[in-house]
Amino acid sequence: MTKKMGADALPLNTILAGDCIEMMNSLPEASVDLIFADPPYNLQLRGDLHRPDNSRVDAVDDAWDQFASFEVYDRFTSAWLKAARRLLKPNGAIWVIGSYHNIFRVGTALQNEGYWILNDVVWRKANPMPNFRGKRFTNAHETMIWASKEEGAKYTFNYEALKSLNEGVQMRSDWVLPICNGHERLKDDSGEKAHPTQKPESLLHRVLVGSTNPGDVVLDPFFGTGTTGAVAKMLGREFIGIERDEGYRKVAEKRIANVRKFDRDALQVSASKRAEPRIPFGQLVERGMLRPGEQLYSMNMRHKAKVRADGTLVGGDVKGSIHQVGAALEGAPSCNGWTYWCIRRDGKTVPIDIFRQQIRAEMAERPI
Amino acid sequence: MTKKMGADALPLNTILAGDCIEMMNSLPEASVDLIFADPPYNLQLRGDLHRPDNSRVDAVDDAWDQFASFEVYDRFTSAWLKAARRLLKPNGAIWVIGSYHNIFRVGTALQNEGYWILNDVVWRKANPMPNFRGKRFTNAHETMIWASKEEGAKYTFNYEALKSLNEGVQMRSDWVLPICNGHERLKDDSGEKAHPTQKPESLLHRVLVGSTNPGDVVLDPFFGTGTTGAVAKMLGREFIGIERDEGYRKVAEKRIANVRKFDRDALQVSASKRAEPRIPFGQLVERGMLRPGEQLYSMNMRHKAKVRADGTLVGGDVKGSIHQVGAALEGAPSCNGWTYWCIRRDGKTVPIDIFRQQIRAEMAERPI
DNA sequence: AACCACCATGAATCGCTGT
DNA sequence: TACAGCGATTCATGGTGGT
Repeated sequence: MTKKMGADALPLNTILAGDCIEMMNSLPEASVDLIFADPPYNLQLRGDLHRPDNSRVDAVDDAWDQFASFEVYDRFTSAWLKAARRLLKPNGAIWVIGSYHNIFRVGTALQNEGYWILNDVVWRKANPMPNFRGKRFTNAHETMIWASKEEGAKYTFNYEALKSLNEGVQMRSDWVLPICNGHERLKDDSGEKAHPTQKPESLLHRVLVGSTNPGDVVLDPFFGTGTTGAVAKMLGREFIGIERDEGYRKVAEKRIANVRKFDRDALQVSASKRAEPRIPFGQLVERGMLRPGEQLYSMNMRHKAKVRADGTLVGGDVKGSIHQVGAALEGAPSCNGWTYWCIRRDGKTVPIDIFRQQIRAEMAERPI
Repeated sequence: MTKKMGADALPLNTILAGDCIEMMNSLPEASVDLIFADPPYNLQLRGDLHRPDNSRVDAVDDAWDQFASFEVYDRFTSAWLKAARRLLKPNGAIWVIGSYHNIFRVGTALQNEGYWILNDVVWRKANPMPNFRGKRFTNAHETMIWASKEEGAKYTFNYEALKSLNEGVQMRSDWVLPICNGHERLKDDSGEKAHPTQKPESLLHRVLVGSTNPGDVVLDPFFGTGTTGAVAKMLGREFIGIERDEGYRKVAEKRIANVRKFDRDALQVSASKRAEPRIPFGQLVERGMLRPGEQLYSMNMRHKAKVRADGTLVGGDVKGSIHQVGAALEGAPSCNGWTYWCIRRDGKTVPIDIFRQQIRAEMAERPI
């Protein structure tokens, strides 16, 4: 790892050991092009959580995620954001990632410190952890805030590169990417995950391609196991990491040493598989294409069923999905409800599948 | 529109004219089940925005949407959230929708006022307006925050209904729904859109099916053209709207008058098993479905236990309920004995839960 | 080699009711 | 109000080990 330290020179491609606020304040002002920050989320978890198979969820219970109150968290957030802003060049920018536990505090602090929000970007996880108790929505996304140093500042935005990454369509504010697992997930010597919240390289790839140029200096004040540094090196950007945990630093050093610049595989990971879009029948009801209470008729006209507000059917004394009710009424092991159930429109009998085709056609015009 | 006003009675299915904070404070406390709020966005657009072909984009530039500073906006936000919280029943909940311009302030204020965030939900727009200048990401989503009145409060969550709406997979925190246009988009007399930020009915359908029950009272303090009221009426919920703009109120009145409520049985929604009547295991023994001394086998066939006359089990040297013995033998923190224990019938292995289902079916025919 | 069954796991603010 | 007992609850992915 190169270490250039001189009067006003930056410690490029180095991981600095220590508290991020102190370390940032020791660096020269207006010297960094981009900051990517993944601060503690302040999760406030209570007891243990078990999966339905009784295995225990390995939660984030590390000391670095514990704060006494919102007030303490807010002070911490404002302090590191202030130090970060001092480091940014006038046309620099910042990305911060978080979840609903902390991201509203972070966004407020960003605005209060004078940053100018450019977009919030949603990372839609292709494979999130489910909600095991069925008490809330699956927590399937995290939020990133992208902001410039101040209102009116110029900032780097590689519009065409992002468009290319997105199959020729303008990049949107929601990114579907898988979470970090498999071989990319770093393990410690005992085979356990080295860091509880390692971010996928595909995410950083899109951030750095979109908002930096080759040779730019990228700083990450919560470096962890160094995803930002690894991707920066691949893409020919300079990085500075700050991390106070020695274990994480060691893993990151080793990881980054093994990275080759311009690794083409990185481009491959960034695109998540796009499956044939699945249209839930319930969406026809939500979108008003079918009305709750409306009659459906079986293709052979032998059976009827009524649509309910939650997208299930009632036919005779059978309740369930369009497929379940069709199968039950026909005494068949399975049934494709989309082609089995029909509606009457203008005296004609039409399968409900026409609505699904309509939605798919809309989606094809403007892909996911 | 019905108007029932009395001592402590609620003005159900009415649009109240006036300032939302004053009007909320005039209503009785702890009287509302759900609040849905779409507050002004504080967009701070500088000058007009033009498409590449120079046609003007009709941005949100109404006077009510301008705020002098974040401080003023924060005061306003805290004030209406406080008034709203007073109105909520102890087990009530709130939804607030916004974009990056205001949602971070709103989320922070929610937490500061004592609400407890349950999820943030991203409305992923299927057909957003592109970013014409190519200087940022297409702003393709809005954020909703769902919160209960305080930590530990119960709240309504129709898990099974939402799962049905989503083709049998639990509902995630990212919802893909189209924006409101076409016939659903209300026009004023001159053919212009009646409201700049009319929300789609599909969005409210999912919110109300998921977090209210029929007959619940839903309040919308920024009623606009009344999407909340229209969908509440369809779904057999009661609404209260507050709107200070007379033009919006008139459009909303007319709109809601034309809405038909769905059939009562169409509003029945897939129920959770938690709502089913509780059957003591001992009843199976009393009714002779299982005989004292009969052998039960664990689902994985690794353990056996014997039924006793009082409805407890003996397995190895463990005695207790079907759940306790199952948990002890598996070394698990808990166990559902109904699905864990099986009997042999005609060479097949069947969970004892079939007996419970049988009893429940009898009870449905002849309710107690 | 190809395929399949099985298992492990991921930033999680994850009960309710009767005594 | 604290405590104990009942019993409800998961999706996508990737690795491993066997046929």
